[in-house]
Amino acid sequence: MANYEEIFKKVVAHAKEYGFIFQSSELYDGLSAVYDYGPNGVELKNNIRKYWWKSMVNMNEHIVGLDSAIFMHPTTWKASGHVDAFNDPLIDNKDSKKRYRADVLIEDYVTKLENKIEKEVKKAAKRFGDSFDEKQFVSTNGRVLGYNAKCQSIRQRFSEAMSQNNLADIKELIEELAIVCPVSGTKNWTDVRQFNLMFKTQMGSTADGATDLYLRPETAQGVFVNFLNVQKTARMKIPFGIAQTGKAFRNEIVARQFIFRMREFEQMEMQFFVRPGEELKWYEHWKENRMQWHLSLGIDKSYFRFHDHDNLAHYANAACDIEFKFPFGFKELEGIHSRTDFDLKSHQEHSGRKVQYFDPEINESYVPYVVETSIGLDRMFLTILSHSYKEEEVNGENRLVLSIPPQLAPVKAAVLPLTKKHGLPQKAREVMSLLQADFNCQYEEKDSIGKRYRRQDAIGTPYCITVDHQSLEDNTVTLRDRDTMGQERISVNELHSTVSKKVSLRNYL
RNA sequence: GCGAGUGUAGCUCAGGGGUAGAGCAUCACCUUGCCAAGGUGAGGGUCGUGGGUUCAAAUCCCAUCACUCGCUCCA
Repeated sequence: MANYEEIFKKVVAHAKEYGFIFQSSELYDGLSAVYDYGPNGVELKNNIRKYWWKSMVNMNEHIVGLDSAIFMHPTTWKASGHVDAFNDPLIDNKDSKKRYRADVLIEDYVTKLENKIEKEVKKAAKRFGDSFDEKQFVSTNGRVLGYNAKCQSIRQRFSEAMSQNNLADIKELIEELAIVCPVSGTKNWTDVRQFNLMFKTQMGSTADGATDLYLRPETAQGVFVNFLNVQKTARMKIPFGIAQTGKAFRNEIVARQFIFRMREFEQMEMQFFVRPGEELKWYEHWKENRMQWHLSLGIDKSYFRFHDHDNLAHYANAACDIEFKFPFGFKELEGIHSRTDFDLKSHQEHSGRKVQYFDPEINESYVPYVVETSIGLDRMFLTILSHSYKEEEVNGENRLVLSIPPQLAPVKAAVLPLTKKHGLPQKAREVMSLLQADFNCQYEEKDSIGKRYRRQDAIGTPYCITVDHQSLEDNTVTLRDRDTMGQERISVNELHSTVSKKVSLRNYL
């Protein structure tokens, strides 16, 4: 196959052409980095979610589910660190096209000044030897005094500007200090802009009575604030987990690569609560467990790898990604984080209520530690879609097939009368009615049989069931396999159980 | 967000100041009947959007939106 970029483009085009994914609001020229799922897309997406949920919740008696609201009390996001940690003032250099955090540029500048002070002090210390008194020197030396005062005034001005949200003054400061871009060496700066990754909205219809709310940037916090509710009502004992799927929203500066990075996306997260000190054991357990889940979908393990985080986020003491080899390279698909007791403890502090678990085994109350698994449903969708897209040559013709794992395929079986005549459609409808309550089926009688097979291949339908003249005589049909294109003739009576063997989720759990 | 490129029918594209074309796809009918593209006919576009220049703009200019690539950010 050609280069990966070409293939990715084809996958994107294919997704639209066959009703998997449309750009949001396309009628109005589209909305950046927001996408809609079409008829086949929603089936596939639902199937992936269901597969995750069943294997995570239903097959695991120590994990229960939750569906918390997108809106949460604003303090939630103070407690989680989202409000403070993601409010960086950014500035671009127009020549190098590099982007910097304005606070970092200024801090670097101040640090340089401080280095100068240190140098002066060291030099003086060498010169005066034992008689050198640093305090005395610093308070009397004009140069050092000047540097010191400057550092202080810069810092003060910066923090004042930040607290007043005065971005123009921060730019002015950068210009006054004549800070240059480390790459281009120029002072050709854009304005300073604030990027907050959370979407803001208001609750309450009158302007003065409205409360500012955020759309949740992750589903996890809904689990944390419900920890005690769930633990008590479901009578869970540590270690146990709470799983949740749902939409999350991030105001990405640049969101691209199709559905890989969207502003509105869906997460499938599980928070596992453990005894303090046991978190790393469980972290390893879930690393392994999640990788196995991915491999259970039949994708070769060379497409996956772990990526351990070196720079840990503010809440974690161990973290890694499971990366998948997308057409545009290895990229994060799922994260496994040991979040310590950061979240529960923080909610305990901000709410003023105890968020603790009494462990009867050790007769102790404690704030549990958390190991989180967090996967993007849309990314999983893209994993399946891009990996299953295949161009094959059959009898000198191109065949486009989506080899989607059968249990995830949007359409499980297509029922096709060989011709539109001689009562074949009637018989086909009969066959259809035997299956459609349990499997998503399609009925098609238009176009030649070969063309219909190819159409089903293109949306990844595992089975095509063809009703021909013999069907009327002996109640048999042919069952065509998507991957081998081989056919076998089977009795209509066996159809349901045969199809079920291959496409039912239960056979893969 | 910055820079470059792109935007004409569902898709792939041609046209290049005088008021829109092809192939494929779609729909109807006929024909064939187990691995796509046989026949006949039909529908579908104010050429991304808004403004300007002009007697006249899809075509030239400006703005804007979206997409692609590079940079940047990413819990």
